[in-house]
Amino acid sequence: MNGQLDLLLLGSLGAGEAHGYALIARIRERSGARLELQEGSVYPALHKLEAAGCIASRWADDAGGGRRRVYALTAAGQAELARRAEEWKGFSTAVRGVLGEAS
Amino acid sequence: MNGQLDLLLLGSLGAGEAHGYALIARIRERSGARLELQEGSVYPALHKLEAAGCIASRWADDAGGGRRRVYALTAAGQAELARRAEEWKGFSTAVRGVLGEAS
DNA sequence: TCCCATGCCTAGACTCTCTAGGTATGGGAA
DNA sequence: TTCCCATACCTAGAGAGTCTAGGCATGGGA
Repeated sequence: MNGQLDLLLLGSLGAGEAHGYALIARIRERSGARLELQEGSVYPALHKLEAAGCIASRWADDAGGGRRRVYALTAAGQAELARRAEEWKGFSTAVRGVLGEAS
Repeated sequence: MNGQLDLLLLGSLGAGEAHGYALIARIRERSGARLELQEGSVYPALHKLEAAGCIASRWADDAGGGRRRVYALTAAGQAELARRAEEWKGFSTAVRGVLGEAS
């Protein structure tokens, strides 16, 4: 996902806590079905973000007897989200500049 | 450069032919100094784009006795540029959507 | 009974970019 | 005069990041 996977996950969690599978659906919906993340990309990324202290998880029971791992942004994660969102804004502005405003 | 290196090079060449070293400067300027490409990234990418038929090169003599390899967009390259620019637009729109319009 | 959706996970492969080096010329500084 | 820097090109190897392809488990519908 072009190096913006962390930003997408953090930004998605900014709208409220969620478990991995739900995050994939949330990103699909909010992107207008343009971003279709794979589980094999999302779960390792979530583990990495948790190890970095950006998100925290707790286990929750599913109605059907299954288990879910629900993630939420930490304070550090909120700061990281703001930082990355700013970085993204700068980058996309720069790309528009190189492409000649037309975008 | 987050998977957009080809787009940046093609878009840059859209403004007129140039050699590698000049492309780096052009991208730096047009991005407001936000994008600082490395030679080690640019030259292999140019070779790849040429092998793919997106750009064509010719050797030119420098005033100082040096040699320059000047690249120009081919017709296929122009089409590829349009395709990738569209793709980029869709992607950045999608990211904005996930981040919640605020961007 | 079997398959599919939900839900989590990992190993390995793959792609892309960067680091760090190499070559060569000419001009300005020490 | 010597050395360094800017220009200009190049490559091998490492590293980061993501995807492919698999595995495991549950419950409901065909």
